[in-house]
Amino acid sequence: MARRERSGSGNGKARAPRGTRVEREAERKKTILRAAVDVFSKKGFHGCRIADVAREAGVAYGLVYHYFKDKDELLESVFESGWAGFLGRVQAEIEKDVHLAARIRGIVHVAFDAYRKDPRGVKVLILEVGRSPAGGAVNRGGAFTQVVLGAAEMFREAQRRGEMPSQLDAALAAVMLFGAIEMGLTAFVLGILDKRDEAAIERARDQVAETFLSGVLGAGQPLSLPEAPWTEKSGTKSRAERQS
Amino acid sequence: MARRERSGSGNGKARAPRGTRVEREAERKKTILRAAVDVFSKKGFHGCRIADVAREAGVAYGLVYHYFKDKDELLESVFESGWAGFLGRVQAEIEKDVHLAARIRGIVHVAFDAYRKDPRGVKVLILEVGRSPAGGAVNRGGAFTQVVLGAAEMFREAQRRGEMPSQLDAALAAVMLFGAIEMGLTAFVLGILDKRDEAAIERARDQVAETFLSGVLGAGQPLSLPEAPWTEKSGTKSRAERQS
Amino acid sequence: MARRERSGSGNGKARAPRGTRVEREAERKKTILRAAVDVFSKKGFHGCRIADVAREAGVAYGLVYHYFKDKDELLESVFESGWAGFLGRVQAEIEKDVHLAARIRGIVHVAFDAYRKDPRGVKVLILEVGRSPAGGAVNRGGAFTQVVLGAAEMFREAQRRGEMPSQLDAALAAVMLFGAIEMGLTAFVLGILDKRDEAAIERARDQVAETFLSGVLGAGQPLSLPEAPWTEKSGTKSRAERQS
Amino acid sequence: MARRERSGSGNGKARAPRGTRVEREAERKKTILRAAVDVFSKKGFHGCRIADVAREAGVAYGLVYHYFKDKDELLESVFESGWAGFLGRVQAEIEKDVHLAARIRGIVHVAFDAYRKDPRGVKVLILEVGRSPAGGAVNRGGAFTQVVLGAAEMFREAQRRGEMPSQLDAALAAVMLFGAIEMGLTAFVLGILDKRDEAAIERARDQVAETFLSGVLGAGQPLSLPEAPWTEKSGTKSRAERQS
DNA sequence: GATGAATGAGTGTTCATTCAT
DNA sequence: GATGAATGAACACTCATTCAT
Repeated sequence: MARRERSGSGNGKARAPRGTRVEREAERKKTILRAAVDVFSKKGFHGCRIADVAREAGVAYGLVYHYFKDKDELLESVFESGWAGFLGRVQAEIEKDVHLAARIRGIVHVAFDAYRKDPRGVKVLILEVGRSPAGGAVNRGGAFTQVVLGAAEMFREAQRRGEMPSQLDAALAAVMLFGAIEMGLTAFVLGILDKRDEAAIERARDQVAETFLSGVLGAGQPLSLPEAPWTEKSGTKSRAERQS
Repeated sequence: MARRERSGSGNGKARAPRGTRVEREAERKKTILRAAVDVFSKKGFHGCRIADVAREAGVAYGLVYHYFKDKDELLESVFESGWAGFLGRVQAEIEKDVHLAARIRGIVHVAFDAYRKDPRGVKVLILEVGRSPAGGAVNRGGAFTQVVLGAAEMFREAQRRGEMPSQLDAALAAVMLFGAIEMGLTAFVLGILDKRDEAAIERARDQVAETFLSGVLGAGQPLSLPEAPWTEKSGTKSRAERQS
Repeated sequence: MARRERSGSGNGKARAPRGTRVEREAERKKTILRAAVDVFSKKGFHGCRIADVAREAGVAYGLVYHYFKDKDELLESVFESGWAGFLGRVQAEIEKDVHLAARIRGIVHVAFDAYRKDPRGVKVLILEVGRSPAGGAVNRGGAFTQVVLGAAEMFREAQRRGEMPSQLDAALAAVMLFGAIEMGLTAFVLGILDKRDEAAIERARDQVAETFLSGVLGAGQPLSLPEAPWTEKSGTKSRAERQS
Repeated sequence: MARRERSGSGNGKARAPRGTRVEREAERKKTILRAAVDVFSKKGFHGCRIADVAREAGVAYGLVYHYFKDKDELLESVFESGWAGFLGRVQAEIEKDVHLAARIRGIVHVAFDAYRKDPRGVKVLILEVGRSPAGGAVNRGGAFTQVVLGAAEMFREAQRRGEMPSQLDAALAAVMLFGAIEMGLTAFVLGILDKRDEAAIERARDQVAETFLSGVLGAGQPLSLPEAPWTEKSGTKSRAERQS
C-alpha cells in the first residue's frame, strides 16, 4: 500500500533484473508465507519451527523476522492471506441479492473451489483455525464468527422474505451450514473420501449444498416420519424442566 | 494385603469404596485425568504443561509420571476416557435396529447430552481431537474414522431398506451428520449460541436432528427450487468451466 | 558378628523356618549387595537405578533404603564387601615374610583368583573403582592407595634385603605391579583375551608375575640393548635440573 | 559476503586469523571443547552438566547445542580430540621400523609427554575412558582395543625377528605395556607420586620403559630365582587339568 | 537487506529419597 | 520389616528471538 517508488538513482552498476526492491520484497514475503502454509499443513502450527519455514522458503533463518514480528504474526498473516480471502468471498456470496438457495450454493461452491485450488491451505485452516484456545495467536475466531453471524443474518432475512420456514433458528442454520461444509472437506483431508478424485469433490460439493438446502427449506414440512418426538415435546418439556 | 473390611454401617445404599490401596490409586489416576481434561480445555494440548496438570490435580509433579508414561500417553488417556466412551455410545445408537430417523436422533442426542454433562470434555474433544497433524499423540483419527465409516454403513443399510433415497452418497451423509453436530456444539463453545441456556441447547439438538433428517430424507424430492443448476448440470458444466 | 540369638519365645504359631530374624536380615542384605554388584557390572554405577537393584534382588523398592542409607552407601558397601576382602588378601601377601618373588607371585595369584571366582565383581572394581572424581562416593582411593603404599614399602624392604636392585623407585615398582595386574585383567574384561578360557587366565597370571619379576629383578643389569638413551642421560639430566 | 579484508599491517610474522566468521566459529568450538575437558576432569562425565561446560567456556547455554548435537557427542568429541591424537601418535611409534626396544621407549615417551603437556586431558582419559559400560557414549573401547591389538602385532613381529623371546604371549605383553603406562600415570593422578616434580615424571617414564623392557626381553632367561613354581608346572599342569 | 551465530527461558523427563500403610 | 506410592529437585534439550556482521 505504502508504495515507495525509488527508481534507479543513477546506480549504473549491477541492478537487480526484474522488479523494484519493493516488489522483490513483497515477493519474498509471499514466498515465506507460502512456505509457512506448507509447513503448517504438514506439522501444524505448534509442531513447526521457524527454522522449518525458513528452510522450506529457502531463505535465511533470521530473514523471517524481517518480515514478521514473531511466530504469531506469521500465523496471523497466514490466516489473513488465506482465510480472509476465503471469508471475503463467502461474505460476497452472502450479500448477493438472490434467492437463498442460490446464495447457499454459492457459499458451498466458494469453499470447495478453495479446496480444489489449495488443499494445503484449506487443510491448515481446517486443522488449525479456531483450535487455538490459548487465544492470542490465531484470532480467527473473530473473523469466522463474523461470517457466521453474517450468514445468520442472511437466513433471518430469507425467513422474512419467506424463502425459508421460520421455525429453524437462523443462527443454528448458519452454524450447520459451515459444519456441513467443514466436515465435507474434512472427509477429504482425513482420507475418508478420495481427495484425488476430482469428480468426487464436485459430487460432494453439490450434495452438501442440496442436502443442506433440502433440510433447511423442508424444515417446515415435517415429513411424516415414524415418531419425531422432540419436534413438539422437547421444547415444552425442557422449558418445564428448566425450573431446577 | 492389608484388607480393611469396613462393612456398611447400616448404610444400605452406596458404600464408600475408599480404603483399599488399589481403589485409591484408581481414584488418583482419575483425578489426574480429570485435571488434564480441565487444563487441556483451558489451554489446549500444546499450551499445557505437566506442571499445570499436577497443580490442578493437587498432586506432586512426578506423580503424573507414575501413572502415565509421558505427556502423549496422558493425552491419549484423556481421549480414550472421554472420546472412547462417547464413540461407544454413538456406535450403540448406530447399531440399534430401528428406523434411520430414530438412529439419527439417537446419535444427536448422545452428542448433545455429552455436552450437557461435560462441556469441558467436549470442548477438548472438539478443539483438539483430530487436529494433531503431528500424528502420534492423538490417535483419535482412527477411532473417529471408524465411527464415521460405521455411520456410512448405517446410511447404506437404510438405503437398501428404502428408508432413505439412494442418491445421496452414504459416506458423505455420515460426514455431514457429524459436521452438523460438531458445528452445532461449536456454536456453544465459541459463544455464538448461549451455552448457559439449557433450553437453547435442547432446541439446537432437536433442530440439528430434524433439519439433517429433513435434508437427507428429502434428498430425493428436489423441491421446486428456483434454479438448482448443479443437481444435473454440475458435473458437465464445471468440467467445461475448468478451461480457465 | 553381633549375633543376637532370640530363639522362639513361646510363639507357638507360625515361625519363620530357617534362621533367626537377624540372620534372615543379613541374608537380605547380602542379596541386595549381590544384586548391586550385578547391576553395577552391567550398567556402571551412574547408569543404574535403585529400582534396578531392587528388581534384580527381587525385593521391594523401598527395602533397599532399609539396609542402606543411600545410593552412595550402597556403592561403598559393594566395595567394602568386595574390594576390602581383596585388598586384605593382598595385604596379607605383602606382609608375608618370604622372598620378594614369592610375595609378588602371591599378590598376582590373589588378583587372578579373585577374577576367576567373581568376574562380575572384579569388573565392577576395575571399571568403577577410582573413577569417581566427584569424590564422595567411592572412597576407594584411600584403601587402594594404602595398599599401593604398602606394596611400595615391601619393595623398599626388599631393596634393603638385597632381593632387588635399588635403582628402581619402590613406589613406581608398586604402581607398575598393580598396573600390570589391572591391565592383565582388563584384557579379559574388554575381550582382548578370551575370558572363557580358564587356561588362558592361568597363563596370563603366570606370565604377568614372571615378566614383572624379570623386569624388576633384572633392572640392575641393563641388558645390552641397542641404544638405551634415557637410562643415563635423562635420569642424570633431570636430577641435575631438579635444583630449580 | 561482507568480506572484510584486513591484510596484515606490516605484521610479518603471525597473523591473527581472527576475523573470518568461519575461523571464529572453529575457535568457539575449540573453546567449548577445552571447557568440556576441564569440567570433565573435575567432575567426571556423569557429574558434569552442560551448564557447567557453558559457564566454563563463557558462552551461552544453548550455544553448546549449536556445536554439538548432545552431551554424548560432546563427550565423543572430547575423546576424539584428545584420545585420537594420542592413539595416533602411539600407533606411529608402533609402526616405526626400528628395534622393539626403541619402539617401546617411543610409546612410553609419547604417553608421558602427553601427560606433561596436558595433565587434565590425560586425567580425563584415564579416569573416564573405557569406563563407560553403558556403551554408546565413549566408544573409546574400539580405538583403544585397536591400538592394543596393534601393539600385540608389534610384539609378534619382534618375536619373529628374534628381538624378543617367544615365550611371552604377544597380546599379554601389549596389555601389560599399557597397564604399566596407565598405572604409572595414575600414580601421579592419584597423588602417589608428586605431579609437580617434573624430574619425577621423567624418571618414572624411563623406569617404566626400562623395567618393562627388562621384563619382556629377559623373559627367556628365568633368572635363578628362589622357587619359580609356576614357570614350568602351572602351564603344563593347567593344560592337563583343562580336560574337565 | 540478508545471514546465521548467540542467547536463555521454558519444559519434559528422570530418579533418589521419603513416608504412609 | 516390607511395600510401592508420593515427592520434587535436577538436568538435558528445544526453539523463539535477538544481534553483530
